[in-house]
Amino acid sequence: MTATDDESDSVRIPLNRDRVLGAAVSIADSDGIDAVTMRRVGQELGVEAMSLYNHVANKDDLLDGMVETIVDEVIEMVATQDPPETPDDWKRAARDRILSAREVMLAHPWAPAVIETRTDMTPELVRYFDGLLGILLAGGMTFDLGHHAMHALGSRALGFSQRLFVPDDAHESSGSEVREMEIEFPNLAGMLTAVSHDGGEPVLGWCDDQTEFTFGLDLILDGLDLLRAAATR
Amino acid sequence: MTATDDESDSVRIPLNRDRVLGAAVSIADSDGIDAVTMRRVGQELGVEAMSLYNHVANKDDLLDGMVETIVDEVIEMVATQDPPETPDDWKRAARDRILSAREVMLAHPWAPAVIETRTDMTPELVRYFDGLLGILLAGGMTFDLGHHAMHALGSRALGFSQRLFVPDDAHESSGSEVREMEIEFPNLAGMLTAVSHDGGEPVLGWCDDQTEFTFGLDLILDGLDLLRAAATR
DNA sequence: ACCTGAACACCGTTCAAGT
DNA sequence: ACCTGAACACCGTTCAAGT
Repeated sequence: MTATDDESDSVRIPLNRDRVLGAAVSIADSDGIDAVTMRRVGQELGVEAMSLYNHVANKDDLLDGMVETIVDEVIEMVATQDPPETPDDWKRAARDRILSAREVMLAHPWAPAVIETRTDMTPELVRYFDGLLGILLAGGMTFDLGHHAMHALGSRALGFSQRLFVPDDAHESSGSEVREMEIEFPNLAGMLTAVSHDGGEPVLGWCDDQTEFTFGLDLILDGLDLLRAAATR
Repeated sequence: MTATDDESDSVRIPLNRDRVLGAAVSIADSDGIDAVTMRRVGQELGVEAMSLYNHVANKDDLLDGMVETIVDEVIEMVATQDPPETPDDWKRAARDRILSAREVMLAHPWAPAVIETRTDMTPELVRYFDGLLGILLAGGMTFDLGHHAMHALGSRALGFSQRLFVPDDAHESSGSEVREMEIEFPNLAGMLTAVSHDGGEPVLGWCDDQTEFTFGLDLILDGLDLLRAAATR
């Protein structure tokens, strides 16, 4: 073995799976998931697209790996958090975990959609859910209630929920459009004018995502806590 | 105008937007959303792919139209249902509406994923949400609570929720794998053995989707009802 | 063992040409 | 006004060939 064979001395860093996944994640972060093509990932690494196939099986495997990377980030972030100290502390612990996951998802806006398309659970995903379920069980939930709880949380467990009211930024609502909306959609029109007093403009898309996320999360956690208390009492 | 110019007498049905959307929906229903390509839709209609551009602006517009079609189906189904008779009846009415939407989504399994990718609200989607919000308001919710409620329901309002525990049908869990899982994922392993007594096998994917959906839905509706009652009391 | 170049079978979409 | 054929710029992926 010569000095030039030593990896640490070599100038060109050898390609490996992690570097491929890292490049893909960074492209998705900056340019969106559609920009993640095999050719583009290769280009980012100074290599032809075909070389990637030595480190990932195919595009699907690349996407699996990207999810893996993001969930690892969540797991690492969550590892430092306090476990529930008493059974009654379960809600706080679950809430902290889920809000941390949400922070990671906000940093990788493409991740939720990709996670949803994955047909297989990655081991990292299973590990995260196992930890969250552990908190529910520590709160005194039965296996059965814990199971229902995981389903009820759904994707909220990972810090995201699909928002159907998407902001329509380009849409400036003129006076006549508002009038028109009042006739066709009276309830939404009323809601928009009633709730938009606090600094926002009367358009769809004015909602505070963080507020709405925690409202929905607490609604579910509070409901689960009632069921838990009823069963353990 | 001659007899052959008359549309009703003509043997070849003229192409139009609705026929294009109908063909696309039927392809997606039978072969999945990935099978919906411009060439395939054209083929189904006995026409070249390029002809479709006379009736839809592009692929994105085609997908918008497909969503339009499915949401119309929901709206039609929901039109026959009883509105809430008393304020206290709001929960029943909302529940019925959402479970009807769910039936439509189950008939078009590709629809939820496509709906989530749409950036703009279609008018049909707005109409559906306006109707649902109307039920909440009829129950005596404030605009503010109604607004939170719509967000808390999220995609459940349209009858679907993203299931993160996807069934892994191909995965037969051998004895050694179960043993391995018990070490790495003790909580999930415990849950699976505890809850799977009722006829199912101890694998991910044994869950009754309908049961879990209604559990989560009722959890949210019950929580909202408490908030509503507290505010109107 | 890893990387490359050329090629293949697909996409969505354009454009000039037909009727 | 509507449809077509050929073409273009992209995809993911294969395969034989290089080192």
